[in-house]
Amino acid sequence: MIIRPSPSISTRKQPKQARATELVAAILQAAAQVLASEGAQRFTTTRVAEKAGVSVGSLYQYFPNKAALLFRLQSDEWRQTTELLCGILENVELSPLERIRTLVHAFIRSECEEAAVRGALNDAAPFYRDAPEAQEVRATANRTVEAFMRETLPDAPDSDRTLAGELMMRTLSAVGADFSEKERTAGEIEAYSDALADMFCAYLKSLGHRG
Amino acid sequence: MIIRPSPSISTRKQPKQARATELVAAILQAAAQVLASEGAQRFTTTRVAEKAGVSVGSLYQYFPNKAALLFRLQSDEWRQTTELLCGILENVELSPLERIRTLVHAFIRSECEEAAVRGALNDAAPFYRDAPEAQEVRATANRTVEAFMRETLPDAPDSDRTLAGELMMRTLSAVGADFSEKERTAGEIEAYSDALADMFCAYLKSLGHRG
DNA sequence: GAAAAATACGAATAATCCTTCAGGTTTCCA
DNA sequence: TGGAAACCTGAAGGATTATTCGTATTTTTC
Repeated sequence: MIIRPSPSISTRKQPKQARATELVAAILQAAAQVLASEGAQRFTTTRVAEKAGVSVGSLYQYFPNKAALLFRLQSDEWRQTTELLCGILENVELSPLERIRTLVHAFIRSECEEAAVRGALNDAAPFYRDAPEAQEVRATANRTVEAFMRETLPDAPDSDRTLAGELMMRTLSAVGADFSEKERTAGEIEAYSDALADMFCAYLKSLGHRG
Repeated sequence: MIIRPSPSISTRKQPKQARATELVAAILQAAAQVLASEGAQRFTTTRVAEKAGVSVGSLYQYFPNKAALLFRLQSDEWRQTTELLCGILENVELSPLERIRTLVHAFIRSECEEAAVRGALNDAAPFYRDAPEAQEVRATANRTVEAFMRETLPDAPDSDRTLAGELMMRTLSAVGADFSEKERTAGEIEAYSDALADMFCAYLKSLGHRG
């Protein structure tokens, strides 16, 4: 039951035939389904394989262990979310404060839409946490946020900007995860996103943004 | 391994002899230690009993299952934190904004001090989550926050106030948990708390507080 | 001080679960 | 077409764990 720290969590073997690629895709899809419907507690390699219509052995041919499978799911989620957020932050057609508001709404909505998977993935965090492969995605996001903050607060000291950016990102992520734990109506989501965006905007203005 | 939803999570039997009371105390202390040193993953009734110097059977005499033990730990933490925060919010010698700042600092510091237990408790959340007994403590905190918000924003509509209060509490709790996941220096804690307090203060001012 | 009540003990039970591996099947390529 | 490489299978091994319950010990009561 205990998952020993694997040498690396990355995929053991790359699929070289079409059928293997499909198999990996089937496994990932099944894994997300199992996670969403059964929860982290009952997320089992056997169950995933069964749902994917393959044998456990096949699963272990492409994922060295359960942690790797979970990490892959989380990693994909991160990549997706990061792309979404970076796209919004870099949209020069909107003012910085408008971008922040758009970003908050988009993030919270997406978080609530996939609440089941993300919540379970969160519960399963102890399994794959500390995977060194996680840094890369975060780094990309951080660069984009830094750039945005430089544009938004050109006169503030570097350290303030970095801290503020980090604080807002952490707040967004943590509050999003917490908020989406319960089922939410569209109205609740809107109201909450607006309030959070209001908070961020007020903060940015207080830090020197003239908007 | 699966924990079926127990009829109630509350303590099965109240200790009626002095030795039993001590035993329960020893178990709770050992449980916190095991949680902090071994993590949620290796938090086991057997291990707790061993560390407490009692037998598993004795543990099960006072806690119907593992979830109850975890819930008790979480519950105690909540009560403690709630008292801390309510005390600060009700301190009329400080201005509302000063109270907010004090509160953020106190909370983040306390969160970082007990990061090991709280982090593990968080990891173990799937076990005891949705315990109906959790509502009570939250209710108390909510009332205090509402009162504070009425004092701070006397002119704002009720719905705005409630939403803002909820947002800030959720932010504090979620960001605190996330921030304390890594080891932090005193300087980092100070800087982060200040930034978070700045954000809350800017938000409150934007909502109509004249300070 | 003896019976009763309360406690304490801990080996045994009954599940799960992760992972491996020996052997069969499919695909590729020369 | 035939052999090699890639792929798939799924039963079984090896571990761990939550919880129970028959028995032993301590405390209380009368």
